[in-house]
Amino acid sequence: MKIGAVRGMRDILPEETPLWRHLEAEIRAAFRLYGYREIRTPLLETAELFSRGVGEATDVVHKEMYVFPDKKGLLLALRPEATASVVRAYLEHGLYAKGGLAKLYYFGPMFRYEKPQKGRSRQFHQYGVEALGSLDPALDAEVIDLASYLVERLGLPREGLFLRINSIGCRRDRDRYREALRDFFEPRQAELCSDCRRRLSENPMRILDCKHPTCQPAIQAAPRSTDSLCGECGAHFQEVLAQLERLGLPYELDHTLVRGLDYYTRTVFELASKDLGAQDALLGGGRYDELAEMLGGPPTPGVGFAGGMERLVLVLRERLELELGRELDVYLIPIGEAPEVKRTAAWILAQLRRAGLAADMEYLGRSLRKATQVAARLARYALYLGPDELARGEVKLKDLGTGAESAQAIGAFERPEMLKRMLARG
RNA sequence: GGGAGCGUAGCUCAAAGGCAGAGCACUGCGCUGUGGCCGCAGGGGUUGCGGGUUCGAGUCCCGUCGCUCCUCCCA
Repeated sequence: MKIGAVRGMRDILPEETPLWRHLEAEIRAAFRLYGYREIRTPLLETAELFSRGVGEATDVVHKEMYVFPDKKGLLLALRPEATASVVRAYLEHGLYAKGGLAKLYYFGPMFRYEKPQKGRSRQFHQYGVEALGSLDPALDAEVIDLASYLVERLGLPREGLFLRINSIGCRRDRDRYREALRDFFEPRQAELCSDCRRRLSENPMRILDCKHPTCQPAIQAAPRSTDSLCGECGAHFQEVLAQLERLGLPYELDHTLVRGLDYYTRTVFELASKDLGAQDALLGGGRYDELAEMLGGPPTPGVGFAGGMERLVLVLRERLELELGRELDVYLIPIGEAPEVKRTAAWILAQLRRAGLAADMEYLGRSLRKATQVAARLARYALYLGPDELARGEVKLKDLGTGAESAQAIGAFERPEMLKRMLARG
């Protein structure tokens, strides 16, 4: 093979697209039930949107983002995530001026320049929701309930799933918390790995994310973000948790959950699966009450989540052996090379399709036996047309389920309703 | 960014320095114009790519590209 796909970019082959379509349909249906409407934003944005929104210092932006200048030298980026884009669109089109809550969902490819591995490629696909315009903790709970309903609806077994949740507070809380972490880890630098010693000055909250065993004792003993919450943020978090309990959604408080995007405030959560490898997060999200301002808009609170399609496919592929069914109604097999036969066959095909029947024809000149085998795999009916049939003005219709054959007048193909009745009878 | 393993037919994999193979899939035939079972036959390959060692390299060495997994980070 001369030219292959770009590293980290995968083809989704016809074998797998039915599963993708199924998942997308279920996800859309769930989003609709919760009152979300679809938004589609460009794959390409100015790089600044993400460096300001997601954060210049985050891995996603400064290490993993595809950035390049366009022909005028403007720095563009392939979106590494969608929340910043959605908020940008919300501000740009003045959706806040329309009043009320904007509940939006999206679907589509995202790009991050990383080492591809299980459950992670450079182009990957996310689905997600964003609820913009309300501070109500009930909305945090609703978004989490939606995530939970979604995985239920998709048939993921509850045992393999766990919901982690935490609150990192508002900006002032986070500033205070960062100081508390610095004060705590500063004298314990010797207990930290080299990465974490660097994080100590750059972004001490990321130390909590570290999986390095040597860091664990210090991390366990570290102050918790929930202890730095102001009164409002503390009350908000308590109400979110109370709502989750009322909804019957089990969760585990994870004080080390801080997430890698700068825009998060207050509630952060993750739904993870034990069936995935190192990349176990199925979906993740939280609140981002300051993002709109960071992008130059009016203060607009928001909460949402994003999930990875590839990871859903990984977890569901075996479990969801879809009854694909045969995708064709009719497979037409012309017999011999006579031009008049082939022309009539082509005409019949066209009529079938216009009558709304999925139909295809044997184009490879395979033996009748082989062609019939292929027909049986693809279609419910086989249609045979050879010189004999043509001379009689007929075709042979074979029900590939029962094996029953009957002769049908070619003229019948001029009337779609006749066709449908013919095939419905079987 | 760091680490480990692997690249041979469309797919899954053999060949432990000496003739590139099997199963599945594909095509034809047994069954002259009709599927599911069975049998027979056939087509398929620059062994990822480039260099090196050797009488001889799929096999050993170096490089490169790619894949997989871990770490990291995240969806």
